[in-house]
Amino acid sequence: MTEQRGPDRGSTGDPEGGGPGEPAHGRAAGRGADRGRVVPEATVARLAVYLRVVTVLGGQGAATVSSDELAAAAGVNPAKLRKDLSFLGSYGTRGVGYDVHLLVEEISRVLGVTRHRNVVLVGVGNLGRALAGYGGFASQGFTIAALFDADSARVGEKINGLAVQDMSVLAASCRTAKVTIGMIATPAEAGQQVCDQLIAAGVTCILNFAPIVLSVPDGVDVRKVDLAGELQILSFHERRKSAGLEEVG
Amino acid sequence: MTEQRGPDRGSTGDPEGGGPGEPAHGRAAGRGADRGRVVPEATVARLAVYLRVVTVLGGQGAATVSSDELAAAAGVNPAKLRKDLSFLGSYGTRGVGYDVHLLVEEISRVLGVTRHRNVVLVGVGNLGRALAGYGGFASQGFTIAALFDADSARVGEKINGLAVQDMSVLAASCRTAKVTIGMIATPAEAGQQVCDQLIAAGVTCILNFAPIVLSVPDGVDVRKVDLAGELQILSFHERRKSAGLEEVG
DNA sequence: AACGGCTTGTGAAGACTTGCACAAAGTCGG
DNA sequence: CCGACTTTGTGCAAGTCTTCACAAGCCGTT
Ligand SMILES: NC(=O)c1ccc[n+]([C@@H]2O[C@H](COP(=O)([O-])OP(=O)(O)OC[C@H]3O[C@@H](n4cnc5c(N)ncnc54)[C@H](O)[C@@H]3O)[C@@H](O)[C@H]2O)c1
Ligand SMILES: NC(=O)c1ccc[n+]([C@@H]2O[C@H](COP(=O)([O-])OP(=O)(O)OC[C@H]3O[C@@H](n4cnc5c(N)ncnc54)[C@H](O)[C@@H]3O)[C@@H](O)[C@H]2O)c1
Repeated sequence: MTEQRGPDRGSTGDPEGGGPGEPAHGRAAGRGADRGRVVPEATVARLAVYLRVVTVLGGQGAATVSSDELAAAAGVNPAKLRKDLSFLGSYGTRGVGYDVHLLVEEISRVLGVTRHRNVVLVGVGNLGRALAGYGGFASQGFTIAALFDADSARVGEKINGLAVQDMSVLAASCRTAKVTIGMIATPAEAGQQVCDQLIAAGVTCILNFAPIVLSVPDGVDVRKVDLAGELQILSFHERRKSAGLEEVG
Repeated sequence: MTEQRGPDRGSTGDPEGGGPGEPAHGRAAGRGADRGRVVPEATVARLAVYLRVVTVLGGQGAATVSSDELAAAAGVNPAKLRKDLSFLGSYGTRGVGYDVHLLVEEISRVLGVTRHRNVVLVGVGNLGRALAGYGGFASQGFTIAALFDADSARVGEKINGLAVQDMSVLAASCRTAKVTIGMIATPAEAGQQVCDQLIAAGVTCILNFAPIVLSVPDGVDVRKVDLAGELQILSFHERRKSAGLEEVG
């Protein structure tokens, strides 16, 4: 009932069954929308990468890309890429490749980023400031609609043209702006409480930077960004690499 | 040859074979070190979470934890947690649980964080400043040993008591401090070049914040933190949740 | 109109993960 | 010292994901 998605991927046992073994052809109208197709979680995570890569290729003037080219650019196996894209429907042309523009459109559609989404950020400290000032969100279809902090000394301060607001208006603000995604950049101690407040305000997706495991009701998605955890994973691999030196015998 | 590890988990086809199907009992001396045991990638990612959770529990005075308690706190299935911990060896006591202190020690050992590791950070901009000022790394066994930036206006500036250095001394600095982990917080355009410089300086593990796929030689591990990507994944789930409303028929 | 070359889409096999269920093993009260 | 109770460690089955290999399909050329 909690199972955070993060660096690993977890699997909360989605109600949907069916897997790759499904009689995939014969369903899902050949070239139309992906009606009823289940996109695996692992694929969703890669779609974000493909979207960025294919957008760049499009910007460089490419009209089509082959799965080999795209896979190389995204750093994945070509077969995996093709299978991933096949979940969106059949948008490639055999012998030619994928139409770059169409691909951008279709991936965006599946990811649900065809229209901008509003996001709120709670906790405007060290990290929160960096996030608030980051232009990379807007270019990917996300607008930070509001900033919140519990520190009254910070309320009212403008960051990147956006005023920091008091926590008391969080719920009203989220509902007005139809915000469904919240980012938590408060200290760990405040994380769970802020999370609860966000959910009470109607937020159903949370990106958590605090190093804690949030507990949320069903229907709310949480992804966590755990930087120290990332370093520990790297540390593990580092240790393994150098392990050979001492354990030769 | 590239395959970044990030939100998803990828699998670069590690040379190691063997899997869970291995005759796990009968090997790995019952209670001693985990000699020769292969720790699955998915488990490694969770070990970082367990380490944090169990550390907190220890700080609260708990002497032992059961797999159920620990699993609940970490947000995973108890059986999964036990299997994960079994890769470190047999450090639990049946009928009692795990010794908190011992567990911290063993997980730290496997993750290779028993002694502090030095890390360098390249790119002291918006995000880099936040990272440089973050105290959470040190408490997890990582010390930011040096900061680098290409902007001469920033070289010399002190952040959190550490001076920003010029890129020209990166290699020397890394070798002197025996740094094997590097963090990249430069704009996307500079990412690959900086990555190459880090590798040339002897770095073998990279944590990348730039929204690009780095290409690195074998033997170098990359993990990426893609915030816009995380939001897109959340967006996908959000879209799915609200899809029922329009597709009822 | 048929052909050769190239690339997609996907069945099938294999690899990896998860989670159940339970025997093994240890504790605690009597 | 024993028996009841608790909790670990893990065999096993069921998923989920990855990768290979190749038929099917599209294009341009002859
Ligand atoms: N700074 C980094 O680079 C970094 C890296 C990784 C993780 N993190 C994590 O991100 C979080 C924020 O880090 P930071 O360095 O920005 O910390 P910070 O202390 O600089 O900022 C925290 C902000 O949250 C606000 N806050 C505290 N309680 C609140 C509440 N109940 N409601 C709303 N706002 C509240 C504070 O007023 C402050 O402005 C921490 O959990 C930290 O562990 C930070
Ligand atoms: N700010 C955020 O919250 C945020 C969030 C997600 C991702 N990112 C990514 O992190 C990276 C950094 O973001 P930022 O907002 O800090 O950008 P920034 O422009 O504020 O900082 C970039 C820094 O890198 C330095 N730099 C440029 N080229 C360099 C080179 N070749 N060698 C060394 N240093 C160089 C610049 O001088 C600057 O100080 C970007 O790739 C961005 O997409 C940032």
